[in-house]
Parts: sequence; structure tokens; C-alpha cells
Amino acid sequence: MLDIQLLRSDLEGVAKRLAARRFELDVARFRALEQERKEIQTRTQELQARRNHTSKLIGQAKAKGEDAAALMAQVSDLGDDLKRAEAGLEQVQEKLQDILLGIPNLPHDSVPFGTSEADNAEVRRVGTPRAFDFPVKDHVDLGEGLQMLDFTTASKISQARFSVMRGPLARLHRALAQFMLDVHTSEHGYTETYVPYLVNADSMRGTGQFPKFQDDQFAIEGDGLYLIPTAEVPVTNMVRGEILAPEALPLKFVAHSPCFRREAGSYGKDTRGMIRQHQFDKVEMVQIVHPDQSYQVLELLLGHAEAILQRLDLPYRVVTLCSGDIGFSAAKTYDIEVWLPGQETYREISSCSNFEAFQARRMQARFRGEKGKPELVHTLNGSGLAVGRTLVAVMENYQNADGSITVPPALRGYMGGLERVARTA
RNA sequence: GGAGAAGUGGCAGAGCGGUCGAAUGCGGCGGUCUUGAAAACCGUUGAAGGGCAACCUUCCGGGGGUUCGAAUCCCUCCUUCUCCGCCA
Repeated sequence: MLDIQLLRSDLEGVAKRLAARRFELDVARFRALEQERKEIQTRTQELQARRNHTSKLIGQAKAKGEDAAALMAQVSDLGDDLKRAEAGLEQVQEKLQDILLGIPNLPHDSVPFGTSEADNAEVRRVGTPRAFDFPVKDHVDLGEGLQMLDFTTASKISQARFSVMRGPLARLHRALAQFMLDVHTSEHGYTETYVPYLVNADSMRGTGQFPKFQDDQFAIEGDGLYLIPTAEVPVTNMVRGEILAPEALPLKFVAHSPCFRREAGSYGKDTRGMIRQHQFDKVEMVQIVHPDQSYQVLELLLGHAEAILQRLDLPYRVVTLCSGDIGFSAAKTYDIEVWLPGQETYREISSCSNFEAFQARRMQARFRGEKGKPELVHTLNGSGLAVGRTLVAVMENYQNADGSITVPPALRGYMGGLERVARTA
């Protein structure tokens, strides 16, 4: 959510910056509502002041044992006018709030202008894609060949876009999550957290999923709860409504969780394999920081995610999302894309974003600033990494001619020393 | 699931129809004292919004109601605690 003061003071400027991310702000409507709000608010407050004043006089009169009937008559006809004014004010403020909740974040100055994914700016490439001397398979052929990855059974027990893993491959999936958590907690200073996978609407609103992306979420009918699309939601919302001590910052949390996404509107995309699933695991890093620090922290956070890929020796590149491709709540986002031999392309495996005060304002997450006044914190998060996609990357990059998969050295301790995942039967 | 108790400012904790945005303590900030610090003492200290200066409005778990007037009364929901039941 943007600061309404900013909209009041520089509406045109905000509209211009939002246009860069392909959002059209209805300037005229906002202006009209603000005008209306001002009038109704002034009138309402005048009526309230009159009521308060007269009521106080009634109290004083009664305390002295005087007759207050005249005063009471004076104020009794205020009631209806006041009620109408208050209701009107509430209505306008709700409309303004709705508009505000639907406005995306302003892109940071360092974000390149662009209209689509094609305009994202490559920052660096790390590692060289391996040269294969045999025809490469994608993870689906590899997994099914090993009889350890099964989409048919998954769709029987649930529906499309789910998967079943078995044996060493399931363990490799678990090993990846463990490895990531261990690196982030022991080397990058994050506190491991375990959080609810079902959250309420306030939390969804806090991080920006609601109201705009309600259709993308799985809802538990009747309970007012929603399956989390990322651990970002429960973890970031831990500080919702809090006023933190300045010395508590930065807060660094890491959580491993399943993520649930309806993938509405991506019906034709990535239908094969486990690239795009309704359920996937992710290790998520979240930082709650002082506003002055957030852009330095974004670089650090990105480095923490990259460290995982480096330790697994997977080739990747980093891109800065352009203004047209950046997410709703983010001011700046780096994507990390891992090389997938099966697709001969780089695919997103992590997204690291600075939300500045956008989420903090929705959540009212603050800290006591230098002058003793509460100030909004900045929030950031990054995948570190998407576990399912990392598994895909490991399978495809570490495949052998016989269809087996070499276990990356960094993971062998988590696999009981196993060096190769091969078909057993 | 059943019975009871409670939810007040950063924290603890009074208030239970009128002058209460709210006593008191702790914490925070400023000052006196001190070479410095601690202690002691004095002062100050909630948030949001409107004019943006005086001032005004709103907020005592959320929502609704009664009243000229509600932190205080009523309804409802949520949360926490205690006891019983059930369960991994």
C-alpha cells in the first residue's frame, strides 16, 4: 500500500511512475473521492465536536443538580444528521481504501523500464552449462525412468499439477530442503521458523495477496482460512501490528514450507513435469529491516540464495525484473534463473524482492525510530530456493547416460552417503 | 466439544455511565547532581486523521446496539487462561 499522503501531495507524479509498471491510476476518480472525503469529514467532525461539547455541559449541569432538559433538547436533533454524516464518511473512506489496496508498489529508481519479461536486465551469469556427450533427458523422463516420479498416480489421488515422489528421489527432495535450511541458519544468520500453512485474510492482505490475487489462492470454505502460496505470508505477518524495538532489527527468518497456488490463468503453461505445480516446497528467507538498510540487505539476500546454487554447482544467471514484469508488492526484484538442460534455457528458481514499506504499511509493522516515533519497517524476502525446481535442476544437470543421477557432493551427507540415484529393479 | 475467567498505552496494571485518552509502576526521552557512570530527584512520554498554527476528530480485542453522553451497560464474534472431555 502506498502512503495516501504521497497521493494527496503528488498524484500526477505517482500516476506517472505507476504507468511504468503498466498500472493506470484513475486520477480523476481519486481526486473526486478525496474532495468528497474532505467535505464530509469536516462536516462530520463539526457535528461530533458540537455533540461532545453539549454532552459535557449536560454532565456538568447534572453534577450541580441543575435541570439539563434544555441542553438535551438542543442536542437530540443532532443524532440523525450525525449518523448520516458518519455513514457517508465511512463509505468514502472505504472506497479510498479499496483503491489504495489495489495500487501496486512504485518501482525503485534502479529498476529498468520495460513492458515484459523480455526487457529484464541480466546482471550476471555464474557457472557454465555442462556439455553432454549423450542425448539429455528432461526431469520427467529421468524421474519416470527411475520409477521415482509419478504424475499419473498423483492426478488419481488429487488432480493435475501434483506429483508423487518415491524412494531416493523423495529423499533427495527432502535433502535439498534440509541443506538449504542448514546453510541459511548456520552460515547466513537466519532463525529457523515453523509457521502455519493456513492463514487468515488479514495476513493475506498484509503481504499483498488480497484483495487483488484472491483467485490465485486455495480457500478453506467456512473457516475463513487460506492455504499459503508462500511462507512469506505467515513469516512476514509475524510482525503485523507490532512496534519493534530498534535494536531488534534486522529480523532474519527462514522457513521451509509447502506452497499452494491455484495457477489460475496459466492453464497452458508448463503442463509437463513439476515446474509448475499446485503444491511445491520452498525454503523462504524473510528480513524485517530498518528502512535505511533495505537495499543493502537486498543484495545480501540475493547472495544467500545464490550461495545455495553455487554449493550445488548449478549454473545460473541473475536478472533484474523490469518495471513491467515486477510483482505487485515489490519495489525491486532480482530473479535467479537456473540452467535446465532438458529445456535448454534458464528458468526461475528464486525471486528476491525489496518491498520497502509497502507490506509494512498494510501490516502496520513498525519500529520505534530515532525520534521515538513509530516508523514503518522495510520488508524483504527471497526464495532460498524453490525446492521442487532445485530438484529438477539437480536431476537434469547431474544426469548420466544410463538415466541415473549423480548426487551432488554437498547433499551426500543428507543421503546417507549415497552417490548415485539409480533404478533398483 | 462442555463449564468458568479475562482481553486497557512499549510492558505491567487501575478505572466499571459524564471533567477518562485514561491513575500508578516499569521502560523511553530531557534535565539536576557527578571527572564519568550508577543511584536519587525533577520534568516529559500512546496512535491515526483533518486544518497543518491555535485547535478539532477518532481509537481502551473486532463488529453492532442502548444513551444527550460508553473503556464503563447490552448483543455478537475473535483471542488468551483455568477445569472437564477428546486426540497426535
